Amino acid sequence: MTKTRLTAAERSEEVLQAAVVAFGANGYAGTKTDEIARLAGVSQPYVIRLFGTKQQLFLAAVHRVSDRIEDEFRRAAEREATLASLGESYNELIPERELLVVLLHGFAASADPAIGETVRARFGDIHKLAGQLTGATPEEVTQFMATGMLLTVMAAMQVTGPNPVSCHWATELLTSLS
Amino acid sequence: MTKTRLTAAERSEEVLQAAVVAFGANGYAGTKTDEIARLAGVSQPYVIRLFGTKQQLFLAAVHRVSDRIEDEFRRAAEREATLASLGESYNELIPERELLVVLLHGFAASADPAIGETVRARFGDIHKLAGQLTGATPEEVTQFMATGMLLTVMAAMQVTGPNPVSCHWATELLTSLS
DNA sequence: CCTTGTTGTTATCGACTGATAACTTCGTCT
DNA sequence: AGACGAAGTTATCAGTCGATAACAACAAGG
Repeated sequence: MTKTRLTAAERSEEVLQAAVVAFGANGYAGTKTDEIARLAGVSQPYVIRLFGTKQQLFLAAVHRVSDRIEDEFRRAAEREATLASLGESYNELIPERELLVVLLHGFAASADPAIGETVRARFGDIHKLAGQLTGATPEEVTQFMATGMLLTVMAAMQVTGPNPVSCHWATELLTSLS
Repeated sequence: MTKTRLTAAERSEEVLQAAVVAFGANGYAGTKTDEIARLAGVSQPYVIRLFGTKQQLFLAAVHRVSDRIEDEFRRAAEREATLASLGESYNELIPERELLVVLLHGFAASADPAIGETVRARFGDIHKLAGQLTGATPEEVTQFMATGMLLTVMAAMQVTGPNPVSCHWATELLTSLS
């Protein structure tokens, strides 16, 4: 239990982590700021004061997971600069289901102009980065992104990650990917 | 303008079509039943009475688009029983952006048990159907589903379909798919 | 023509939810 | 010590939103 006071920056970090979990579970519109507050162990109004608005907090969560994915890709490329290597690193991200699913929720919430603009930009960044790090052909990178989207959708449906819902087609898909 | 009275079944059909559009634009939690009502030209309480609950209406929308996709696949397979043929039919579905995006919103809303169960079942059906219609290998079908998810996510981000947001990476992805 | 069942509406509730304001508590520096 | 700034809370509002209930209008059969 965190009893001590933290600086605004430190507390914002805790709130942001809670936001990633909560938004990952229930999406932008489906998540209440109060849920995030309880997860972070602070009051709901304080969450708002730290981030200004629910939307800005969501955008911060999108940036956080995008950064995280890009970092993981860079790390993987240092070991071996191939799409297969990046793919492995993506697989290792799956256990933290909420992480990837936050991005999916961002895609889904693209009707909101600010969110749409942000997720289009970050998706483009990731796509570009995958190409730059590996030097793969556009076709290969596209295939890579497609597989990533399939895995992300499966994570959202809870057939991968921790406590997966057992599903006959899911195991078939996963085996044919490896 | 529909002035005449319709049977409950006919009106339900109109409401359901409106629901597909509205849910496709803003997702489950993000769509208000009143929006759907206005789109369908009826009052909000009537929408509720026709479908019982917002959730049931959403589930009906998910079933509707899944049926539509499966029909399109079957029709495509009658012409030519290959994944490429099904892929073309999927591409023809993209102009009706909301159609595919409703499914994505269903995946995203899988935290709701009823919705999760439904979309897992329908996704599994589509996957199985693609395999049965074409006789392709599991690996090929998986690749096909992955590409479908990429296209669906791009539709959600509004870089495909009508009035696409112009986006450098989107054109690159699309050209490398064809 | 009038009764009856179905279609559809208006009125309204009750719970929720993001955001604001005002207040309080803690740490730190002099 | 005490005062000042930053951290965090409680109280509360104003607007929403799904759902219920009660009523109204229309069509068809007798």
